[in-house]
Amino acid sequence: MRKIDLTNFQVATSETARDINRRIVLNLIRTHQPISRADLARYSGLQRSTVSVIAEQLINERWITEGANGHSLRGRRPRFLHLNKERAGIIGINIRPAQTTLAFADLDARFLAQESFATTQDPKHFVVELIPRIQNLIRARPEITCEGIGVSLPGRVDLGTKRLVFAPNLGWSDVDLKTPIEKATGLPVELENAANSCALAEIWFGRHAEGVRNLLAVTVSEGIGCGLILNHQLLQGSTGMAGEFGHVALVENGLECRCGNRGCWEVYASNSAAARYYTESTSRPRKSTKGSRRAARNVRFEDLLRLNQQGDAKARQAVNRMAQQIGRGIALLITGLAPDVIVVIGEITRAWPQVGPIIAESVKRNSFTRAETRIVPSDPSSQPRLRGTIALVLQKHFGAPSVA
Amino acid sequence: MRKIDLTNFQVATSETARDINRRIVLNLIRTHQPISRADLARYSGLQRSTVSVIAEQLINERWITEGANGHSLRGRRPRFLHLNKERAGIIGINIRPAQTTLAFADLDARFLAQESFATTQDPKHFVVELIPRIQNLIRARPEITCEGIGVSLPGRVDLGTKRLVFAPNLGWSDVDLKTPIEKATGLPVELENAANSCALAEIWFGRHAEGVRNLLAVTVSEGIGCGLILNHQLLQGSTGMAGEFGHVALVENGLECRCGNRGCWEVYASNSAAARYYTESTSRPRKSTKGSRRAARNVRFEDLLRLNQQGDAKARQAVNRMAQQIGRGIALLITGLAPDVIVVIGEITRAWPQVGPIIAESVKRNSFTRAETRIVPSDPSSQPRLRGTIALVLQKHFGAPSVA
DNA sequence: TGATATTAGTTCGGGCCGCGAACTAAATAG
DNA sequence: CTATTTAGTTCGCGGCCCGAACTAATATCA
Repeated sequence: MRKIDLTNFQVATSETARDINRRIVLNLIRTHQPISRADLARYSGLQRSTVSVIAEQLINERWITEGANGHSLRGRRPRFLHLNKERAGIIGINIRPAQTTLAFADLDARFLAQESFATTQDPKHFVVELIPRIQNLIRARPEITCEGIGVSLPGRVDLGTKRLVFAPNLGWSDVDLKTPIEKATGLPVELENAANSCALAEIWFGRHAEGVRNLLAVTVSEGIGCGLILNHQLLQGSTGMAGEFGHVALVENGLECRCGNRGCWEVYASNSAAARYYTESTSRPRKSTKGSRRAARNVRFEDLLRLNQQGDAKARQAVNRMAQQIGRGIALLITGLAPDVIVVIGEITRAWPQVGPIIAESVKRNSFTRAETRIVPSDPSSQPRLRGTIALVLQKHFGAPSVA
Repeated sequence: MRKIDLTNFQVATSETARDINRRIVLNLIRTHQPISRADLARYSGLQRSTVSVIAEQLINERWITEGANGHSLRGRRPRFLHLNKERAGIIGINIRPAQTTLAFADLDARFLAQESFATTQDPKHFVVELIPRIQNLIRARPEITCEGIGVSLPGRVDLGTKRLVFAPNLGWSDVDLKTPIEKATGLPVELENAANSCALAEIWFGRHAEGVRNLLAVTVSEGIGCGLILNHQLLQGSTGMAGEFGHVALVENGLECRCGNRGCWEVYASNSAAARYYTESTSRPRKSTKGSRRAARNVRFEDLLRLNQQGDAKARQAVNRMAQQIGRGIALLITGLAPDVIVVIGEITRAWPQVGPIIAESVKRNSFTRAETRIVPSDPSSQPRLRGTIALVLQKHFGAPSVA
């Protein structure tokens, strides 16, 4: 049960009931389509008459369409309702240090067009390069009107100002991306941290059991990020900083992390960590950690994974060690938050048959809990970072109404 | 923004708007009393006419009372509305390994009567002893009708069956407390973990800034518990297991914990840990940790705190070491969850002028975050464990309506 | 002292909404 | 061809909020 926030609440008007029921019906259609009005009434508990009125409204507003007739053993045939996935287009932008991807998606979060370009160093140049690409993408699909733009970032966005506070991997700090893009396109722009985007993608479009209430997205790349969906809702935390479990200290007085502290999870479980393990085990069997850390950059994680696949013992060992450390952090998350699902995202998932069991074993050994948390790899082809940006915009229409 | 849970939602009826606005008004009265209808309209944004109707309804149902007239510089004087704190009584029960406290509280969570007794070993005997005490408490206040019973437990409650799954410190497992108490009293019983109760007590009755969205309650006693209020809502987690951060491993291959794992936070930061630190430093300056751990039981934390107060250097050192370790865990919580407030609960808060700065320093050294989390001690006189049980029952009337 | 201004609170008609009974539409079984 | 069954619509009712108009009570000021 939630407590009412008396500093930020919404009273109910005579239209509130409709808003609530409309959203419920719209969501039922999205997830159960094609579906008849009669079934909507059965699923929702609303009267058939009410469902009819709501459906009529949704048809008029082009959110849904009436399709073919269904079949029934007896009686009049139902008329199927479908989500009109062309009702609105959404631009998704995934900014990563090396390259930026932008895509035009429909309401099913299917990408109708997609392109990438190298992320430029300077944020101002970046925006100048980005904007015409957005405009082209919109112009290329004149039949679908674009509703909004979602942006996924490797950094943190201030909850109040919506400015990018810092993004170490990009080398940007205190950048306003929202205003220039909104000005140039006239569309609302939503910004979100990459791990949070992934979490949203998984809860909105992922293939999980129904009724998943708590889901964590753990992104493993150069660092480790964590998007937390708790009680069906993204946790942003004070000033938007929630989810930095990658910088939780797992080793007392451990190796130094780029965040300034020591022994952070991501120092031991990220792609860079595996590269370091590998370099340590090959080039200099017994040297100071300082030296080997400097050498770590020489091996790309891509190559390490390939070597691992090819049966290279030392590569395999490095990957396994990384998996074992991923498990330690996941054990912490399970112990503390007891989620229903943890989705692991990143290149490492390509070796899931190998690393999955190691992670599971490490979790089992390091956690105390009776929670039944499933740990699953994300489907990399689903492009969670990018797809999450679609969810970001979609939420406005399909999310729970803000009430009380 | 929340996602609608299609496995468990509530459609809106014509009465939903009233339910929502009623709860808003009731909460405004609770927190701003005495308050006039006109001010309620101003604060809520509802029309004066609507507020009047709702107020009339609340008066008829005895939730509020009309009191004296207020003053205004010009114009007709407002008629003040007050929460009728005698509208309903609530029984709160705080079960701890040594003793159980039960109290009769009004809607302001003020305890009108309170008593304690030794917690018996056998849960069945315990219930037999408890029930007549509850009945006496109810009978002693015939003018206030009791609405429900809240119970705080040092253990975990299954979300579905509401049975106590396990409580290591009590030595109980798989106990049904709810059914026998409900049968004997005819009142609804709500069970909750002790740390969760504390978190509820703080968010409902604590003196924190308005609009606190994320609050963590960290209970430090023989073990460490953690109650999480995130997005204004208690996180229970899958099977009710969320919040076991006390059993997160802070030390790799550390000391064994009663949970079966090694290096758990509570092994280093609980009252028992401080006792161990003290025994280690006095009786056997250089012995195996195994031996000293066995000796730890000889010092009670109460005595340690007294010695510390009296200036005993070794006691002081033990307490400081405990504080430093508390800080490590809190740093983890801040890094990962970025709450607005962390409330520390337990005997240790009696030495807050001493330990507060140590905890703050340890947090600063161990965390990477830009969140601005305040770390405050709970007021022990507020009896958070017990008061949380009141919140547990209160929530039904004052919590946000379940909608969509 | 009485008119005026100001604030509090009430009354009432209008519009939105969901409910549910009655009705129409369309299909199958026999 | 009729009875039965299921889908979907129509319509009156009651609950609710809004907002304009109204009453109540008080202070200011001529």
